[in-house]
Amino acid sequence: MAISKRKALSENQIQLIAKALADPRRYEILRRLGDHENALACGTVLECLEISPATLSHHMKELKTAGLVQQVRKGKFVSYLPQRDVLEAYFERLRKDLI
Amino acid sequence: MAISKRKALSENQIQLIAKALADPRRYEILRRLGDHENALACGTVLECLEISPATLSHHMKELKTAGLVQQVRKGKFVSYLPQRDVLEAYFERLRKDLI
DNA sequence: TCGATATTTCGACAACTATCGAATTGATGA
DNA sequence: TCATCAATTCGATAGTTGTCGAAATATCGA
Repeated sequence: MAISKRKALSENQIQLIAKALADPRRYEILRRLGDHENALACGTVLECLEISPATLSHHMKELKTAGLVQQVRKGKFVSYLPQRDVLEAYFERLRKDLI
Repeated sequence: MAISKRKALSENQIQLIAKALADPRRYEILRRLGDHENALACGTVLECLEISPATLSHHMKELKTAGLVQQVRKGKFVSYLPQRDVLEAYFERLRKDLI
């Protein structure tokens, strides 16, 4: 089949994604992740945004819970990988619901 | 030209839309508006959702501020018209930023 | 103009959330 | 094992927001 098959998002995940996108800081983080094909290191994000490590950790947790990023650990360091297919599924759902 | 021309959304409006979509009640309202080609009456929405008139008014104001609906007054009654082009512009922007 | 109905605004309150410093956990290299 | 650095969790706080009842505003028909 030509059409990509994505797993449908639950009502709950739709809400989690919407909330995740609604915070400017998280949006900015996602935007930066989107720029990079590879995973982006936690420390790198921290350099760009002027927030404390605790706050970043909080936001990344929200993004993980929403399924928008995946976490990769390499020794001491943590990186994040954007989950583009989840975003695509979200867009698709929004279009179906609202347009 | 075949391609629709949409006015670009400001940073601020992007945030307003994201916030507007993040509330389950507002999402539900938008979903119902999306179902109807014509404008949907305030009272009709009120019958569907179990919220007070004051709360509905609050949410509709948020949706208006975000540019997602337009308000039409017919005498005593108020109806709302979904602004599908704004939603489209929003999707387009998200895709450009995040994918 | 007046009374009735629809919607909005106001004021208050509870729930939620972004933020940070401090304490904690995880992982490495010496 | 221990010192060190990265990241997370905890606890507290300030700001935001969803909610409603009551008061105010808007519009119509009599």
